Amino acid sequence: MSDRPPGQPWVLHVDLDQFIAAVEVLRRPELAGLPVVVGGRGDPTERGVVATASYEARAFGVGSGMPLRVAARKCPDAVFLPVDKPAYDAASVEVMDTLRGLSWGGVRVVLEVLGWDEAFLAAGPGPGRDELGDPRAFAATVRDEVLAATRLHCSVGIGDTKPRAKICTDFNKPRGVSMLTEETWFEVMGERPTDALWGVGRQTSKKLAALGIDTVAQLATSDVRVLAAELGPTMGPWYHRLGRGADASPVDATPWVPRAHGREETYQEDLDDWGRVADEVRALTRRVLEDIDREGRPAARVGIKVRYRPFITVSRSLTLPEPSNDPEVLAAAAVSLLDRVERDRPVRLLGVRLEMTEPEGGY
DNA sequence: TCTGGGGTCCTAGGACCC
DNA sequence: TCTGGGGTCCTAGGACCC
Repeated sequence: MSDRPPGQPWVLHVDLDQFIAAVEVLRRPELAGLPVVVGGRGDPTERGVVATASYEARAFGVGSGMPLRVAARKCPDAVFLPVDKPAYDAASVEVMDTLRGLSWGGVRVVLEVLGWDEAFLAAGPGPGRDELGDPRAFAATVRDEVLAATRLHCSVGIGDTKPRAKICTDFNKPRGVSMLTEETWFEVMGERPTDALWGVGRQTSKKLAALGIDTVAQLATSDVRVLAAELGPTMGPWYHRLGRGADASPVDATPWVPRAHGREETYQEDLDDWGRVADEVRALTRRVLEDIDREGRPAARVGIKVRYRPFITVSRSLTLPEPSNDPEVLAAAAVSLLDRVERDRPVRLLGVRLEMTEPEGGY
């Protein structure tokens, strides 16, 4: 298998700098230069976590995923704001439209959106390395165009594969351009811990360490059969390739088709009334149904998630006898799953998930 | 630290069938 | 009776990402 995407000499990874906080500062210029923390409902005494912190807040040790209460302790003077999804959706569309409109080597770029604030970008089919010139020059153009169109700053990673481009974006944040290729991979990444890789988290790095694999270079030179046996037939070989930064998958502009939608809620106070729990599950189901109705496909499977105090999470799911978008059928199915969980502890979170039928023609 | 909410994909075991 | 061998579907849970 090839190490690089065929026909795409360069892969760029574009990542907006502190995106959510930046969007908030744009519409509230008086917040510029202040520590800003966006998360939950914006009340740091509530249950919730930090979605994004501005660089000023990060200087106090506040980071994504941190409980809001902890963030408030570390940075009591920060401005706390609620998450405003529609605002970020709109800003994201502006950014992605700007990127999609760019040309490189005389042809329109290919854009693969990864989330609100990230995308891979490659030259469209045709031009080779020579026609594309120095990718750093194009990366600077990307940065300038995004700033001009949206007033948002971004960083760009340049690689010859997606993982290489993705990893190096962080090397020069904010407002930076970095490059990482097959030639420089081991020099830059070889001695780093395995969890520096995109796709290797804490659990996997722990499993790898138990196999005597601590660094990226050790992962790259490990025995792929051992990885397959210990980590699975698909994941094992994939981690092995990741150790080299290899990935032949091309940047792909095919629009994303969602497989499922879900809604979940952490309650400010734990629930111990199971009549109330059933009511909440019904309400969540109605909200998810609105989401999948927008997709125009019925639900084929229904799942619930229950998180008990202190933090024990279970899930239950079932396949419907036939796909449905009937609110009564789906609510009854979701509530029926509650019969399969213990009722002996208070509940801090409930979630409902609807998996849709495959679209005609597949994904 | 006392741990959100939205997702995706993989794995493993059991059921069931031929 | 020390005991097939696949294949596929269903389910629960794990891991990861933004």
